[in-house]
Amino acid sequence: MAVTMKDVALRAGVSRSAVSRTFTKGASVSAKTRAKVEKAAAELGYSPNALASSLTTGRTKLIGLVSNNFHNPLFLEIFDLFTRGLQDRGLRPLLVNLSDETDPANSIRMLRQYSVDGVIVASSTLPPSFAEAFRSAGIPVVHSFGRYSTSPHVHVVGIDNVACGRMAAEALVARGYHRVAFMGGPESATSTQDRARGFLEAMREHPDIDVSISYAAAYSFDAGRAEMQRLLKAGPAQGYFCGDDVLSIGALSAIRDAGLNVPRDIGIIGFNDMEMAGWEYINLTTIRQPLPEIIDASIELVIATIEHPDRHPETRLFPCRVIERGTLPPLDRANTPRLAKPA
Amino acid sequence: MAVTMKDVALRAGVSRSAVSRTFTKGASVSAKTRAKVEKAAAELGYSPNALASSLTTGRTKLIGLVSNNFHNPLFLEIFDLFTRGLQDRGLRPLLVNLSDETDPANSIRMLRQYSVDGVIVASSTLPPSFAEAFRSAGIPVVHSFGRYSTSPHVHVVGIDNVACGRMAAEALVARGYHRVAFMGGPESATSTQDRARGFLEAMREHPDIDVSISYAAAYSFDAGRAEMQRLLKAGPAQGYFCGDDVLSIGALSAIRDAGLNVPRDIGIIGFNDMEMAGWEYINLTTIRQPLPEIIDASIELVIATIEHPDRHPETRLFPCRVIERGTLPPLDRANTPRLAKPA
DNA sequence: GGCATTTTTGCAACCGGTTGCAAAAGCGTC
DNA sequence: GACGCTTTTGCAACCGGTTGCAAAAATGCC
Repeated sequence: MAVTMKDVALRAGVSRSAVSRTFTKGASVSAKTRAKVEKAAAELGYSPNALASSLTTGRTKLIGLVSNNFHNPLFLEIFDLFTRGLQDRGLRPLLVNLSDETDPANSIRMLRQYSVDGVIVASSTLPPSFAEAFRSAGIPVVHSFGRYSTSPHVHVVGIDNVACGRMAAEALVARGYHRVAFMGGPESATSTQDRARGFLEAMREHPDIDVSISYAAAYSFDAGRAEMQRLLKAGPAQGYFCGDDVLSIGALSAIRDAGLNVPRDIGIIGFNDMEMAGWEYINLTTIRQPLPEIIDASIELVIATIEHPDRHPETRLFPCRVIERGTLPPLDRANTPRLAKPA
Repeated sequence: MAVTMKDVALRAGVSRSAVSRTFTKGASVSAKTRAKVEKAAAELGYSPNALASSLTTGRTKLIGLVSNNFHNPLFLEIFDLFTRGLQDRGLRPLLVNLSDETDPANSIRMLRQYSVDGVIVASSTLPPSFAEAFRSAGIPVVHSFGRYSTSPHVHVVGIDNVACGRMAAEALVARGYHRVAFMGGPESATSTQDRARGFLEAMREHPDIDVSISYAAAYSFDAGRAEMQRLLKAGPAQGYFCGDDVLSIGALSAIRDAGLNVPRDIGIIGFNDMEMAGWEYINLTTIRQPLPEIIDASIELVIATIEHPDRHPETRLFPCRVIERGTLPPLDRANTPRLAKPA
C-alpha cells in the first residue's frame, strides 16, 4: 500500500542507502543523485516512515504529555502552549489523560512501549513520585507545575507557591483588612499546601490580623461555591485568597447570591489568571503564573535531558505577579488605608 | 539500553519467536514456555516495543487527534472525552494543534510519517476539504463536529446545526418576543452558516416577528461582547440566539454593563452547554450537544473504518436539546405569553 | 595523463519485532 | 513400542528504515 524507500530507489535507479541519505540531513549525497531521488520521491508521493527510522536511530521525537487536569480551563491554555511549542521544535505530543484512576504504572509502561523520547508531566496535583517513576525507568522527564524541592529527583519547572502565598497575603494586608483567610483546593495538593504555608508565614508578621484557612473539596466551581457558602454562614473574613481562579469564581457566585458586594463587602484574590479571569464579566484580581515561560522552559529542559540523560535534576521557578482587577478594592499607594477595627 | 526480545529469549532459553508468541494473544505457546518467558520478562522488566511490531503488523494504535480549537473551554471537555475514550480502547492520541496557520498539508504528512491508524478531526470551523485530504491520502478519518452533507466524502459525526437553529428560534418565539436576532460566530464557519439558516427558516413561519442577523468576529468572549455593544447602540432585539456559549457570555457582559437586566430586558439563548454555562454565576439558557455520544460514535466510526477501509462515508447526527436556565424568561407552558407589540 | 586525496556509493548487517513453514515434540490408540 | 494426528517450536525471511565499511568515482595537483 504505502510507498517505501525501495520503490523510490528502484525508480531513481539508486540504492536504498542513497534514498536514506537524501532524507538524512548532513549525509553525503551528490547533488545529482539527490535530485534524482527527490524527483522519484515526489512522483511517488514518498515520505519516510518515522517509526521505522526510530528503530535504528533510537529517537522517535514523541513526547509523552501526561496530565490529570482535564477540567480546569487553564489547562486548555496549557495544552495549547505545549502542543504548539513541541510542534515548533519538531516533536509530537502523545497525550495521556490520567484523570480516571488508571494505574499510573500503566501509563509508564505504555509510554515505554511507544519509546517516547521524553515525558512532560503537567500537573500541580500529582505527587513527585509519579514523575520520579519515569526517571527510574530511564525516561527523561520534567514535572511542570510541580513542587520545588531542595533535593529534587526530577526536573521541576513551575512557580514558587510559597512565595505566591506570601504575595497574596501582602495584597490582602495592603487593603487594610483585619480579618483574612486562605481558601485552598484539596489539602492533599502540594500546590495548596505550599500556598497555605506562604500565606501563613507572611501573616505571622501581622499578628493583629485574624487569619484562617479552609479547604475546598476540589479545584472546581462547585467546590468553591460550596465552601464559600459554608464560610458565609460561619461568618466570613473580609478578604480571601482563593487557591485557584475557578475556585474564586465559585466563591464569587456564593457571595453575590448572599446579596453581598465584591469587593465592598468581601474581597477576593484568585490564582492563575486564566483567560476567563480577565473577562469583564468576572474581572477577577488574581496572581498570574507566566505560562509561556514555564512551558518553554519545560520543553527546553526535556530536550536537554534527552541529549544529556545524566544531567542533574534541576528546578526552575518563575516569578508570579498580582494582576489588579475588580475583586479587591483599588490600592491607593499614597495612603494604604487601614479599616478601623470593629468596636 | 532497553531490554529487547533477544535478552528475554536468551534468559528463558527459548527462541525469539517464543517470546513474541507469548506476548501475542491467540498465538500458539505451551503453558510451560509461556511461564518461562513471563518469568524472564518480569525479571528483566521487558515490555515489547510497540513501534517495532507496528512495522510488520501495520498497526500502530496511534490515532491523530487534530483540532484548531484551543481557546474554547468546550474543547477541554472534548479532549477529555476523546483521550479517555481512545485510551479505554487501547488507542493513543497523537495530538495536533492546528491553531496557528501551519500548513494543513504539513500535518497530514506528519501523521503519515507516524503511520497513524486513523485520524479524528475535531473542529466545527475547519472546511470539509481538510478531512477529505486524509481520506485521499488513504488514512481512515472522521470529522467530528463537522458539517452534514448529502453526498459526504468523509465520515461526519455531529449535530444537525440547521435543526438547532430552528430549535433556538422556537425557544425565542415561545417567549413571545416580536424582535429576535441571531448573533453568530465568524460567517465563514459552516456551523454558523447552518445555524443561521435554520434560525431564519423557522422564523419564516412567523412573519410578524422581526428577525435580524449579525456575526461576531470570532467564537470568543471579546468578540461576543464587542458585537453586543455594537448592537446595543444600534437598538437591540428582545431575544438573541448566540452561536456559542462563550459568545453568549461576552454578550451578557455587554448587556449588564449597559445597565440592562437579563432576562428582563434582553433574553439570551446560547449554544453548547459547556460546563461553565451551568455555573450559577452564569446560568445560561443554552442548547446542549450530546458530547459523550458524539465522541463515542466518532471513535467507533474511526475504528470501524480502520477495519474496513472501504466503508462508505457515513453521517451520524445526534439530537440536541434546550437546557432551560436563567437567561430566558421562564416558560409558562399553560399560557405562552405574547408581549404586546409596541405602539 | 598519472597519482594521491577526497567524496560518493552500494553492500550487508542491524534495529526489534512478526510470521509462514517445516521439523520436533507431545499425545492417544492399538 | 509403533503409528497417526495435533500442538509446539525454531529457522529464516521480512517490515522500512540506518550506517560502518570498502570499493568506485570524482577531484586536485603536478
